[in-house]
Amino acid sequence: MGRVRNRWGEGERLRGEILAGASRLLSELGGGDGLTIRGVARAVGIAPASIYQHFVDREALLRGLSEHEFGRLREVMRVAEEGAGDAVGRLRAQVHAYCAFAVENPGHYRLMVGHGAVRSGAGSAPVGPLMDVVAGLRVGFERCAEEGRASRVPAERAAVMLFVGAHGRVALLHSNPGETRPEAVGSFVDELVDLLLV
Amino acid sequence: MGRVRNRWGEGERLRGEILAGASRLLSELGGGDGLTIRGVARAVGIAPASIYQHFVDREALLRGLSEHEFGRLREVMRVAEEGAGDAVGRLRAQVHAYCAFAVENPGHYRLMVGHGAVRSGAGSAPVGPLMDVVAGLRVGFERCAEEGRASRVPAERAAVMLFVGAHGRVALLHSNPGETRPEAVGSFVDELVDLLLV
DNA sequence: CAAGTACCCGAACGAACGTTTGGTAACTGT
DNA sequence: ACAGTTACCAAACGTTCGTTCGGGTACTTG
Repeated sequence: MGRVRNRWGEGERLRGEILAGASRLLSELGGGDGLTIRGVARAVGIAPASIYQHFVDREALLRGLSEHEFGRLREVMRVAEEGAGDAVGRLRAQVHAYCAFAVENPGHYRLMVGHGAVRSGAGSAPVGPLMDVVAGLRVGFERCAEEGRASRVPAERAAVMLFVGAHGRVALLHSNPGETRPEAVGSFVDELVDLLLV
Repeated sequence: MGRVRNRWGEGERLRGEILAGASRLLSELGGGDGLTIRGVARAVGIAPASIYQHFVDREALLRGLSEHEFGRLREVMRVAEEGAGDAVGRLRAQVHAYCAFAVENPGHYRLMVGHGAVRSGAGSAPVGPLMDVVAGLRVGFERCAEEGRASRVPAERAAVMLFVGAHGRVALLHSNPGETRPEAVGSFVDELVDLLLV
């Protein structure tokens, strides 16, 4: 092993390398199911046992990885939205960024949606990272309404429909690679936005 | 084992029992990933080796099971459609039957959509069992148009949108059980139909 | 320089898996 | 009765997995 050992306060650095290695593996594998402790250890170049210094078990690694990637997704969507012009453009930018992330990172996406992305919150209302995405879309629809382009259904429902549509389209592409060109996802969500806005 | 051996011409009977056992297992497991040769053998009450008389390997078993279940889905959708009245009712009945099947059979559904349900056909047009479902929905929209309730987008696109929406909603319910009540799927697709029809 | 400690690993355990091999028992046609 | 065929299985092989245990190595501190 050409690996250099971390210094005293830098034990946390291996944690980052483990997450990065797992992330790399996730790009090659289809999803979290194929992600093994031993595989991650091989990818990072460490012993399987070393992973247990930073994650108590496989589930904890998957949870940590999911949270890590949700951070990336939020950032990508935020940047995309800021770069757009009017309200409709910002809404489109949000959902396009979401789809692009999902299309380019099938393994990450599958892990994220399948791993506690939506929990049952207070009053049985769903909460979680994915619901934050829906909330962002709802704000987008509300801004559109203020600029004169109302949605055919209440903003909340429009946001859910757009999100569910995007998720469904992406999921179909992932489970049937080669079914269509990835760009078809973008035009699908564009159609959906057109349908939702009056 | 109290298992009685099949008679001469009845070797094919075990094939059916294997598929039935695998189907039962699929209801308990989340999807095809957890379906093992040994597990199926245990469920049916036979030796693992006996499965290889009817399926050359694990992949073949999964393929056979997927085809078997697509037959069931088609039948359920056909019956539901026949029992409905006007064109809109028949369209709704189709998609409701689809969702009900998916909600009640999470394991089967995941296996079906993830296992060659859409293949690249001639001219890069997607074909496969799932596309048959879309075709059925398109006919439904066309019938609605003939009865005076046209869709806001061409029937082909409306069918795709409805299908993708239903798939997305079901997939979300499956990856996050307890997120909402299963009945929410039905009302979601109803909303979607209302949005699509003028 | 000695003690302490943060960091990491080699080796092993037990369990599960897909698949192959070499059968045995039951039944049928002659 | 006997050969041939069908239907099924016990046992094993080799692999991979998650996880644990008992250290060892190199750095910091006193």
